[in-house]
Amino acid sequence: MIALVDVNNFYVSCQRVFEPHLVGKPVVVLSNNDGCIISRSAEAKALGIPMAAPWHQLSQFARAHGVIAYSSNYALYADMSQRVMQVLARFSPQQEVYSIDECFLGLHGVLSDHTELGLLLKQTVWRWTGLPICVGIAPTKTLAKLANHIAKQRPEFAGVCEWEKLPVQQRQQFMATMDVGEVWGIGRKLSVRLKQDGIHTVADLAASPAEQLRQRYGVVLQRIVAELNGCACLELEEVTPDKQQILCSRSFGQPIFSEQQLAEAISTYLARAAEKLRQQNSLAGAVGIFIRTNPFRPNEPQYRQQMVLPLTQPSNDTLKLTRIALRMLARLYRSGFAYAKAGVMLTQLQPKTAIQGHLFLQTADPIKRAELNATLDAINRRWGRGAIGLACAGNKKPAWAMNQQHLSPYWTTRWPDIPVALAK
DNA sequence: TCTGGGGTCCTAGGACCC
DNA sequence: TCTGGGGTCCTAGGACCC
Repeated sequence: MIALVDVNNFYVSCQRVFEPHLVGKPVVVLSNNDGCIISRSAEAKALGIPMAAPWHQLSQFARAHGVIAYSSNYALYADMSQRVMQVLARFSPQQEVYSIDECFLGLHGVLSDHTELGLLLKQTVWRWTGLPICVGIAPTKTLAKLANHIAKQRPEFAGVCEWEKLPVQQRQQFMATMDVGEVWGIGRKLSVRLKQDGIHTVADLAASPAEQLRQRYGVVLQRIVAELNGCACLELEEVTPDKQQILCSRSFGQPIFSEQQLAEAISTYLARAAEKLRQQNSLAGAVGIFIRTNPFRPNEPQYRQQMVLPLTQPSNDTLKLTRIALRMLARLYRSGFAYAKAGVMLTQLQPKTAIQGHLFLQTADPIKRAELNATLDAINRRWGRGAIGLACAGNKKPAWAMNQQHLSPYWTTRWPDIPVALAK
Protein backbone atom coordinates (compact mmCIF):
# COMPACT_ATOMS: atom_id res chain seq x y z
CA MET A 1 0.00 0.00 0.00
CA ILE A 2 1.23 3.49 -0.89
CA ALA A 3 0.39 6.92 0.49
CA LEU A 4 0.79 10.06 -1.57
CA VAL A 5 1.18 13.09 0.67
CA ASP A 6 1.23 16.62 -0.66
CA VAL A 7 1.02 20.12 0.72
CA ASN A 8 -2.01 22.15 -0.34
CA ASN A 9 -1.09 25.21 -2.43
CA PHE A 10 2.45 24.74 -1.21
CA TYR A 11 4.13 28.08 -1.96
CA VAL A 12 1.14 30.11 -0.80
CA SER A 13 0.89 28.01 2.35
CA CYS A 14 4.59 28.62 3.11
CA GLN A 15 4.02 32.37 2.96
CA ARG A 16 1.01 32.02 5.24
CA VAL A 17 2.95 30.21 7.94
CA PHE A 18 4.84 33.40 8.70
CA GLU A 19 2.11 35.88 7.87
CA PRO A 20 -1.09 34.41 9.32
CA HIS A 21 -3.09 37.49 8.34
CA LEU A 22 -2.96 36.07 4.79
CA VAL A 23 -5.26 33.22 5.80
CA GLY A 24 -8.68 33.59 4.20
CA LYS A 25 -7.42 36.10 1.63
CA PRO A 26 -6.72 35.54 -2.07
CA VAL A 27 -2.95 35.04 -2.34
CA VAL A 28 -0.78 34.05 -5.30
CA VAL A 29 2.91 33.30 -5.75
CA LEU A 30 4.65 34.30 -8.96
CA SER A 31 7.34 32.53 -10.98
CA ASN A 32 10.85 33.92 -11.36
CA ASN A 33 10.89 37.48 -12.69
CA ASP A 34 7.36 37.86 -11.34
CA GLY A 35 6.26 36.31 -14.64
CA CYS A 36 3.42 33.82 -14.18
CA ILE A 37 1.16 32.68 -11.37
CA ILE A 38 2.44 29.35 -10.08
CA SER A 39 0.58 28.92 -6.79
CA ARG A 40 -2.88 30.10 -5.76
CA SER A 41 -4.80 30.03 -2.52
CA ALA A 42 -8.32 28.59 -2.56
CA GLU A 43 -9.67 32.15 -2.49
CA ALA A 44 -7.60 33.09 -5.56
CA LYS A 45 -8.84 30.00 -7.39
CA ALA A 46 -12.41 30.94 -6.46
CA LEU A 47 -11.88 34.31 -8.16
CA GLY A 48 -11.18 32.39 -11.35
CA ILE A 49 -7.47 33.19 -11.52
CA PRO A 50 -5.99 30.49 -13.77
CA MET A 51 -2.77 28.61 -13.15
CA ALA A 52 0.25 29.84 -15.16
CA ALA A 53 -1.45 33.08 -16.16
CA PRO A 54 0.97 35.94 -16.89
CA TRP A 55 0.87 38.29 -13.92
CA HIS A 56 1.07 41.51 -15.91
CA GLN A 57 -2.20 40.61 -17.63
CA LEU A 58 -3.92 40.07 -14.31
CA SER A 59 -2.41 42.62 -11.97
CA GLN A 60 -5.19 45.13 -12.54
CA PHE A 61 -7.92 42.59 -11.89
CA ALA A 62 -5.94 41.39 -8.88
CA ARG A 63 -5.68 44.86 -7.40
CA ALA A 64 -9.39 45.33 -7.79
CA HIS A 65 -10.08 42.13 -5.87
CA GLY A 66 -7.45 42.55 -3.20
CA VAL A 67 -5.26 39.71 -4.42
CA ILE A 68 -1.89 39.64 -2.66
CA ALA A 69 1.08 38.55 -4.78
CA TYR A 70 4.50 37.26 -3.74
CA SER A 71 7.66 36.76 -5.73
CA SER A 72 8.77 33.18 -5.35
CA ASN A 73 11.22 32.61 -2.54
CA TYR A 74 12.77 29.23 -3.23
CA ALA A 75 15.13 29.33 -0.28
CA LEU A 76 12.08 29.50 1.97
CA TYR A 77 10.14 26.81 0.10
CA ALA A 78 13.09 24.41 -0.03
CA ASP A 79 13.65 24.80 3.69
CA MET A 80 9.98 24.24 4.53
CA SER A 81 9.92 21.26 2.19
CA GLN A 82 12.81 19.65 4.05
CA ARG A 83 11.00 20.07 7.34
CA VAL A 84 7.83 18.44 5.99
CA MET A 85 9.77 15.55 4.46
CA GLN A 86 11.60 14.94 7.73
CA VAL A 87 8.35 14.82 9.69
CA LEU A 88 6.81 12.37 7.20
CA ALA A 89 9.90 10.16 7.19
CA ARG A 90 9.28 9.35 10.84
CA PHE A 91 6.13 7.43 9.90
CA SER A 92 7.48 5.03 7.29
CA PRO A 93 10.83 3.46 6.49
CA GLN A 94 10.15 3.92 2.78
CA GLN A 95 9.89 7.44 1.44
CA GLU A 96 10.22 8.71 -2.09
CA VAL A 97 10.48 12.48 -2.26
CA TYR A 98 8.76 13.07 -5.57
CA SER A 99 8.80 16.86 -5.75
CA ILE A 100 9.25 19.90 -3.55
CA ASP A 101 5.79 19.42 -2.02
CA GLU A 102 4.99 15.72 -2.49
CA CYS A 103 6.21 12.36 -1.38
CA PHE A 104 5.15 8.75 -1.56
CA LEU A 105 5.32 6.66 1.60
CA GLY A 106 5.44 2.87 1.50
CA LEU A 107 2.93 1.51 4.00
CA HIS A 108 4.03 -2.10 3.69
CA GLY A 109 4.42 -3.40 7.21
CA VAL A 110 2.88 -0.31 8.79
CA LEU A 111 0.45 -1.91 11.21
CA SER A 112 -1.94 0.86 12.16
CA ASP A 113 -5.14 1.58 10.31
CA HIS A 114 -4.13 3.52 7.20
CA THR A 115 -6.82 6.14 7.36
CA GLU A 116 -5.95 6.86 10.96
CA LEU A 117 -2.31 7.06 10.03
CA GLY A 118 -3.23 9.57 7.34
CA LEU A 119 -5.06 11.72 9.85
CA LEU A 120 -2.09 11.50 12.20
CA LEU A 121 0.28 12.60 9.42
CA LYS A 122 -1.94 15.54 8.72
CA GLN A 123 -2.15 16.56 12.34
CA THR A 124 1.57 16.17 12.97
CA VAL A 125 2.69 18.11 9.88
CA TRP A 126 0.24 20.85 10.76
CA ARG A 127 1.45 21.13 14.35
CA TRP A 128 5.14 20.91 13.56
CA THR A 129 5.37 23.04 10.43
CA GLY A 130 2.09 24.94 10.12
CA LEU A 131 1.44 23.50 6.66
CA PRO A 132 -1.80 21.80 5.51
CA ILE A 133 -1.50 18.47 3.68
CA CYS A 134 -3.75 15.91 2.00
CA VAL A 135 -3.19 12.17 1.89
CA GLY A 136 -4.27 9.58 -0.69
CA ILE A 137 -3.79 5.89 0.09
CA ALA A 138 -4.04 3.09 -2.48
CA PRO A 139 -2.27 -0.03 -3.79
CA THR A 140 -0.56 1.82 -6.68
CA LYS A 141 1.03 5.24 -7.13
CA THR A 142 -1.46 6.27 -9.80
CA LEU A 143 -4.42 5.32 -7.59
CA ALA A 144 -2.82 7.05 -4.60
CA LYS A 145 -2.61 10.21 -6.71
CA LEU A 146 -6.26 9.78 -7.64
CA ALA A 147 -7.27 9.24 -4.00
CA ASN A 148 -5.28 12.33 -3.02
CA HIS A 149 -7.18 14.29 -5.63
CA ILE A 150 -10.48 13.12 -4.13
CA ALA A 151 -9.29 13.98 -0.62
CA LYS A 152 -8.58 17.52 -1.82
CA GLN A 153 -11.81 18.03 -3.73
CA ARG A 154 -14.28 16.62 -1.23
CA PRO A 155 -14.41 18.15 2.23
CA GLU A 156 -16.20 15.13 3.71
CA PHE A 157 -12.90 13.21 3.56
CA ALA A 158 -11.16 15.68 5.88
CA GLY A 159 -8.02 15.50 3.75
CA VAL A 160 -7.48 11.72 3.83
CA CYS A 161 -8.83 9.26 1.28
CA GLU A 162 -8.13 5.54 1.44
CA TRP A 163 -9.15 4.09 -1.89
CA GLU A 164 -9.74 0.51 -0.87
CA LYS A 165 -12.01 1.51 2.00
CA LEU A 166 -14.47 3.08 -0.38
CA PRO A 167 -17.40 0.86 -1.36
CA VAL A 168 -16.90 -0.52 -4.88
CA GLN A 169 -19.90 1.39 -6.08
CA GLN A 170 -18.50 4.69 -4.84
CA ARG A 171 -15.15 4.04 -6.51
CA GLN A 172 -16.96 3.35 -9.76
CA GLN A 173 -18.91 6.53 -9.36
CA PHE A 174 -15.79 8.64 -8.71
CA MET A 175 -14.06 7.20 -11.74
CA ALA A 176 -17.13 7.71 -13.91
CA THR A 177 -17.34 11.40 -12.98
CA MET A 178 -13.65 12.23 -13.13
CA ASP A 179 -12.21 13.65 -16.35
CA VAL A 180 -9.57 11.46 -17.93
CA GLY A 181 -7.18 14.42 -17.87
CA GLU A 182 -7.07 14.28 -14.07
CA VAL A 183 -5.08 11.06 -14.17
CA TRP A 184 -1.38 11.35 -13.32
CA GLY A 185 0.56 11.09 -16.58
CA ILE A 186 -2.25 12.20 -18.87
CA GLY A 187 -1.67 15.74 -20.01
CA ARG A 188 -3.33 18.09 -22.44
CA LYS A 189 -2.38 16.44 -25.71
CA LEU A 190 -3.16 12.91 -24.61
CA SER A 191 -6.52 13.76 -23.11
CA VAL A 192 -7.61 15.42 -26.36
CA ARG A 193 -6.63 12.33 -28.33
CA LEU A 194 -8.31 10.03 -25.84
CA LYS A 195 -11.54 11.98 -26.00
CA GLN A 196 -11.49 11.82 -29.78
CA ASP A 197 -11.42 8.07 -29.31
CA GLY A 198 -14.42 8.21 -27.00
CA ILE A 199 -12.49 7.89 -23.74
CA HIS A 200 -13.76 10.74 -21.57
CA THR A 201 -13.64 9.62 -17.96
CA VAL A 202 -11.25 7.72 -15.73
CA ALA A 203 -13.73 4.83 -15.80
CA ASP A 204 -13.64 4.78 -19.63
CA LEU A 205 -9.86 4.62 -19.53
CA ALA A 206 -9.67 1.93 -16.87
CA ALA A 207 -12.03 -0.25 -18.92
CA SER A 208 -10.09 0.08 -22.19
CA PRO A 209 -8.34 -3.01 -23.58
CA ALA A 210 -4.63 -2.91 -22.76
CA GLU A 211 -3.21 -4.23 -26.01
CA GLN A 212 -5.14 -1.74 -28.10
CA LEU A 213 -3.99 1.13 -25.92
CA ARG A 214 -0.41 0.07 -26.23
CA GLN A 215 -0.57 -0.03 -29.99
CA ARG A 216 -2.27 3.31 -30.29
CA TYR A 217 -0.67 5.28 -27.45
CA GLY A 218 2.45 3.44 -26.37
CA VAL A 219 3.64 1.65 -23.30
CA VAL A 220 3.32 4.63 -20.95
CA LEU A 221 -0.45 4.74 -21.18
CA GLN A 222 -0.70 0.99 -20.95
CA ARG A 223 1.11 1.16 -17.62
CA ILE A 224 -1.15 3.92 -16.36
CA VAL A 225 -4.21 1.81 -17.09
CA ALA A 226 -2.72 -1.20 -15.34
CA GLU A 227 -2.04 1.01 -12.32
CA LEU A 228 -5.62 2.29 -12.36
CA ASN A 229 -6.73 -1.33 -12.17
CA GLY A 230 -4.65 -1.96 -9.10
CA CYS A 231 -1.62 -3.57 -10.76
CA ALA A 232 1.51 -1.73 -9.57
CA CYS A 233 3.91 -0.93 -12.43
CA LEU A 234 5.73 2.02 -10.86
CA GLU A 235 8.11 1.22 -8.04
CA LEU A 236 8.78 3.34 -5.02
CA GLU A 237 12.20 4.95 -5.62
CA GLU A 238 13.70 5.39 -2.21
CA VAL A 239 17.15 6.34 -3.44
CA THR A 240 17.18 9.50 -5.50
CA PRO A 241 19.08 8.61 -8.67
CA ASP A 242 21.81 10.96 -9.88
CA LYS A 243 20.62 13.55 -12.35
CA GLN A 244 21.27 12.75 -16.00
CA GLN A 245 21.43 16.38 -16.98
CA ILE A 246 21.80 19.68 -15.19
CA LEU A 247 20.31 22.82 -16.60
CA CYS A 248 20.58 26.35 -15.32
CA SER A 249 18.74 29.12 -17.15
CA ARG A 250 17.01 32.39 -16.39
CA SER A 251 15.04 35.05 -18.16
CA PHE A 252 16.60 38.45 -17.66
CA GLY A 253 14.94 41.18 -15.62
CA GLN A 254 15.41 43.40 -18.65
CA PRO A 255 16.63 42.69 -22.18
CA ILE A 256 20.38 42.82 -22.74
CA PHE A 257 22.28 43.53 -25.90
CA SER A 258 26.01 43.08 -25.44
CA GLU A 259 28.08 39.92 -25.60
CA GLN A 260 29.81 41.11 -22.44
CA GLN A 261 26.58 40.96 -20.44
CA LEU A 262 25.58 37.64 -21.95
CA ALA A 263 29.00 36.32 -20.97
CA GLU A 264 28.39 37.41 -17.39
CA ALA A 265 25.05 35.60 -17.35
CA ILE A 266 26.43 32.43 -18.95
CA SER A 267 29.36 32.40 -16.51
CA THR A 268 27.01 32.85 -13.55
CA TYR A 269 24.71 30.02 -14.65
CA LEU A 270 27.62 27.76 -15.44
CA ALA A 271 29.12 28.24 -12.00
CA ARG A 272 25.80 27.21 -10.49
CA ALA A 273 25.43 24.17 -12.76
CA ALA A 274 28.99 23.00 -12.09
CA GLU A 275 28.40 23.33 -8.36
CA LYS A 276 25.35 21.07 -8.61
CA LEU A 277 27.40 18.67 -10.72
CA ARG A 278 30.12 18.40 -8.05
CA GLN A 279 27.47 18.02 -5.37
CA GLN A 280 26.34 14.75 -6.90
CA ASN A 281 29.92 13.66 -7.58
CA SER A 282 29.54 13.56 -11.33
CA LEU A 283 31.43 14.67 -14.39
CA ALA A 284 29.88 16.20 -17.49
CA GLY A 285 30.64 14.62 -20.85
CA ALA A 286 29.26 17.58 -22.76
CA VAL A 287 28.40 21.20 -22.18
CA GLY A 288 25.88 23.34 -24.01
CA ILE A 289 24.54 26.87 -23.98
CA PHE A 290 21.58 28.66 -25.51
CA ILE A 291 20.60 32.29 -25.95
CA ARG A 292 17.36 33.74 -27.21
CA THR A 293 15.30 36.87 -27.71
CA ASN A 294 11.76 37.33 -26.38
CA PRO A 295 9.36 35.18 -28.45
CA PHE A 296 6.39 37.09 -27.01
CA ARG A 297 7.40 40.06 -29.10
CA PRO A 298 7.00 38.79 -32.62
CA ASN A 299 7.39 42.29 -34.04
CA GLU A 300 10.97 42.53 -32.84
CA PRO A 301 13.78 40.73 -34.64
CA GLN A 302 14.02 37.20 -33.27
CA TYR A 303 17.08 35.06 -32.75
CA ARG A 304 17.57 31.81 -30.91
CA GLN A 305 20.51 29.51 -31.09
CA GLN A 306 22.05 26.72 -29.11
CA MET A 307 25.18 24.64 -29.24
CA VAL A 308 26.39 21.53 -27.49
CA LEU A 309 30.02 20.46 -27.37
CA PRO A 310 31.20 17.01 -26.29
CA LEU A 311 34.32 17.16 -24.13
CA THR A 312 37.43 15.16 -24.97
CA GLN A 313 37.63 14.41 -21.28
CA PRO A 314 34.63 14.60 -18.88
CA SER A 315 35.01 17.37 -16.34
CA ASN A 316 33.45 19.15 -13.37
CA ASP A 317 35.92 22.04 -13.41
CA THR A 318 34.23 25.43 -13.37
CA LEU A 319 37.21 27.15 -15.02
CA LYS A 320 37.49 24.72 -17.89
CA LEU A 321 33.74 24.51 -18.50
CA THR A 322 33.40 28.30 -18.39
CA ARG A 323 36.14 28.76 -20.98
CA ILE A 324 34.36 26.36 -23.33
CA ALA A 325 30.95 27.95 -22.72
CA LEU A 326 32.27 31.43 -23.48
CA ARG A 327 33.90 30.19 -26.68
CA MET A 328 30.53 28.83 -27.74
CA LEU A 329 28.89 32.14 -26.88
CA ALA A 330 31.35 33.96 -29.13
CA ARG A 331 30.25 31.67 -31.97
CA LEU A 332 26.53 32.11 -31.32
CA TYR A 333 26.34 35.80 -30.45
CA ARG A 334 24.91 38.18 -33.00
CA SER A 335 24.72 41.88 -32.26
CA GLY A 336 21.55 43.91 -32.72
CA PHE A 337 19.19 41.64 -30.80
CA ALA A 338 17.44 42.17 -27.48
CA TYR A 339 18.28 39.00 -25.60
CA ALA A 340 15.72 37.87 -23.04
CA LYS A 341 17.06 34.56 -21.77
CA ALA A 342 20.14 32.36 -21.69
CA GLY A 343 21.01 29.01 -20.22
CA VAL A 344 23.69 26.40 -19.65
CA MET A 345 23.29 22.62 -19.93
CA LEU A 346 25.57 19.91 -18.62
CA THR A 347 24.81 16.53 -20.17
CA GLN A 348 26.22 13.04 -20.59
CA LEU A 349 26.78 13.01 -16.85
CA GLN A 350 28.73 10.13 -15.36
CA PRO A 351 29.99 9.17 -11.92
CA LYS A 352 33.39 10.60 -11.06
CA THR A 353 34.82 7.15 -10.47
CA ALA A 354 34.29 6.10 -14.06
CA ILE A 355 36.76 8.64 -15.42
CA GLN A 356 38.68 7.52 -18.46
CA GLY A 357 42.21 8.86 -18.74
CA HIS A 358 43.40 10.52 -21.92
CA LEU A 359 46.69 9.37 -23.36
CA PHE A 360 47.83 12.60 -25.01
CA LEU A 361 45.95 15.27 -23.15
CA GLN A 362 47.81 17.43 -20.68
CA THR A 363 45.56 19.54 -18.48
CA ALA A 364 46.17 21.70 -15.45
CA ASP A 365 47.19 19.69 -12.42
CA PRO A 366 43.91 17.85 -11.82
CA ILE A 367 44.38 17.54 -8.07
CA LYS A 368 45.06 21.24 -7.58
CA ARG A 369 42.14 22.09 -9.82
CA ALA A 370 39.83 19.84 -7.80
CA GLU A 371 40.99 21.51 -4.61
CA LEU A 372 40.34 24.91 -6.10
CA ASN A 373 36.77 23.96 -7.04
CA ALA A 374 36.17 22.41 -3.62
CA THR A 375 37.35 25.67 -2.05
CA LEU A 376 34.96 27.70 -4.20
CA ASP A 377 32.11 25.45 -3.09
CA ALA A 378 33.10 25.64 0.57
CA ILE A 379 33.27 29.45 0.54
CA ASN A 380 29.92 29.77 -1.21
CA ARG A 381 28.36 27.32 1.23
CA ARG A 382 29.71 29.22 4.19
CA TRP A 383 29.12 32.78 3.02
CA GLY A 384 26.17 32.38 0.70
CA ARG A 385 25.70 31.78 -3.00
CA GLY A 386 27.77 34.09 -5.16
CA ALA A 387 30.22 34.99 -2.37
CA ILE A 388 33.09 33.99 -4.65
CA GLY A 389 33.23 33.30 -8.37
CA LEU A 390 35.09 33.96 -11.58
CA ALA A 391 35.64 37.57 -12.57
CA CYS A 392 33.90 36.96 -15.91
CA ALA A 393 30.64 36.38 -14.01
CA GLY A 394 30.72 39.98 -12.79
CA ASN A 395 31.00 41.15 -9.21
CA LYS A 396 27.98 43.32 -8.60
CA LYS A 397 24.26 43.03 -9.08
CA PRO A 398 23.85 43.06 -12.85
CA ALA A 399 21.36 45.11 -14.84
CA TRP A 400 19.77 41.87 -16.03
CA ALA A 401 19.11 40.54 -12.53
CA MET A 402 15.74 38.92 -11.85
CA ASN A 403 12.69 41.06 -11.13
CA GLN A 404 11.40 40.34 -7.64
CA GLN A 405 9.16 43.15 -6.60
CA HIS A 406 7.06 41.19 -4.12
CA LEU A 407 9.68 39.23 -2.24
CA SER A 408 8.89 38.32 1.35
CA PRO A 409 11.55 38.01 4.07
CA TYR A 410 13.44 34.73 4.04
CA TRP A 411 12.03 33.85 7.48
CA THR A 412 14.02 30.67 8.12
CA THR A 413 17.28 30.93 6.19
CA ARG A 414 18.64 34.41 6.96
CA TRP A 415 19.41 35.66 10.45
CA PRO A 416 17.95 39.17 10.16
CA ASP A 417 14.73 37.73 8.71
CA ILE A 418 13.97 35.25 11.47
CA PRO A 419 10.75 36.29 13.20
CA VAL A 420 11.56 37.81 16.58
CA ALA A 421 8.95 35.82 18.48
CA LEU A 422 10.54 32.61 17.19
CA ALA A 423 14.10 33.75 17.78
CA LYS A 424 13.48 34.52 21.45
C1' DT B 1 7.10 47.37 -18.94
C1' DC B 2 5.88 42.80 -17.54
C1' DT B 3 4.93 35.83 -20.29
C1' DG B 4 9.31 30.39 -15.18
C1' DG B 5 12.63 26.74 -14.45
C1' DG B 6 14.13 22.10 -14.15
C1' DG B 7 13.58 17.63 -14.92
C1' DT B 8 12.18 12.44 -16.92
C1' DC B 9 10.89 8.91 -20.23
C1' DC B 10 9.64 7.05 -24.76
C1' DT B 11 9.72 6.71 -29.76
C1' DA B 12 11.11 7.10 -34.44
C1' DG B 13 14.58 7.31 -37.56
C1' DG B 14 19.29 7.37 -39.17
C1' DA B 15 24.00 5.54 -39.07
C1' DC B 16 26.48 1.76 -38.62
C1' DC B 17 27.81 -3.22 -37.97
C1' DC B 18 28.00 -8.15 -39.48
C1' DT C 1 15.26 -7.10 -63.97
C1' DC C 2 17.15 -7.66 -59.75
C1' DT C 3 18.89 -5.07 -54.12
C1' DG C 4 18.45 -9.25 -46.86
C1' DG C 5 17.91 -9.62 -42.13
C1' DG C 6 18.90 -8.54 -37.66
C1' DG C 7 20.89 -5.97 -34.42
C1' DT C 8 22.92 -1.68 -31.56
C1' DC C 9 23.63 3.04 -30.57
C1' DC C 10 22.68 7.80 -30.82
C1' DT C 11 19.86 11.89 -31.41
C1' DA C 12 15.94 14.87 -31.88
C1' DG C 13 11.55 15.71 -30.70
C1' DG C 14 7.41 15.12 -28.19
C1' DA C 15 4.95 14.07 -24.26
C1' DC C 16 4.60 14.35 -19.40
C1' DC C 17 5.46 16.04 -14.35
C1' DC C 18 5.78 19.75 -10.52
